[in-house]
Amino acid sequence: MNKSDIKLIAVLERTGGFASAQELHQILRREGDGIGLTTVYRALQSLVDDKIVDLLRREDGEAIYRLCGDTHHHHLVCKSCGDTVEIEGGAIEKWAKTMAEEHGFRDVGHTAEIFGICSKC
Amino acid sequence: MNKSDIKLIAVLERTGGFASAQELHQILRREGDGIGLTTVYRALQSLVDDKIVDLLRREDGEAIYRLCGDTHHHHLVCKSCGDTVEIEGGAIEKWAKTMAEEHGFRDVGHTAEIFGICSKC
DNA sequence: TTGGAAATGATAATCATTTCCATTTACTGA
DNA sequence: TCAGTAAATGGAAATGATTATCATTTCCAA
Repeated sequence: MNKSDIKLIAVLERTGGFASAQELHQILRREGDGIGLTTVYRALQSLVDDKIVDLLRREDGEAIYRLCGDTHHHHLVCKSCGDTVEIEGGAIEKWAKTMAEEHGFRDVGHTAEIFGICSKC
Repeated sequence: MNKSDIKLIAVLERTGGFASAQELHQILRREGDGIGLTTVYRALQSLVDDKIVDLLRREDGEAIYRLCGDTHHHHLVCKSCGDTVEIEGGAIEKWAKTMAEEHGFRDVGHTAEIFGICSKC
């Protein structure tokens, strides 16, 4: 955890929602921070590794980042406005575990996302 | 629906309906078809528009395509050797549907992958 | 202070995807 | 059948996000 990591966490907290690496870089630049794009990518990568931020994908495949609490959860994402709801996935945890055992896999993790159109859109 | 569209459907059927545009292009080329990359992208785009194929995303953001109407399934992927097992996800379907309804989302889809180390590795 | 490791950022490279445009192919009506 | 037109095609260049490279700077312990 170094200075850049902290700057990015601060911006993510301030903006609340999602942002891409490019956007985060622009925001910092606009605020007078001379941080380089490379450093932004590196910091985000390390924050993802440390499970401090979540990495999702926009519909066009661009990576977007978001601070997340430490409880394991999944996302319900609106395809139209990008609005996101964190949801519990107890059923998924069990399913993943069962399936993995059934096929002799160990050391398992999983990803699961639901996407649709939210009530506002 | 033109010739290219049909070629791509054929390849997707043959490969089990899960490949990126680049892979599909390579497969066709390898088989002696001189189809251009541009045409592959165009055909896939039109198949997606016509809801004949689904567009998903790999973890790195690359677009992957699969035939709709295939029985919907998920993947259990070995992180070490890349081996993949197709699995049923009845529990997931229900979970996704329930969660979406609960939050007023409509027109929902979902992705779910399990990854771990297989018994051989 | 100083030597080395970690961090930084500009630049160039990479890779999927799109755009452009000239050429070919398919299709129409006479 | 045939000219004329629209659609399809594919190579090359453009685009845009992300990653690799590498020289320089900052940190920090001895």
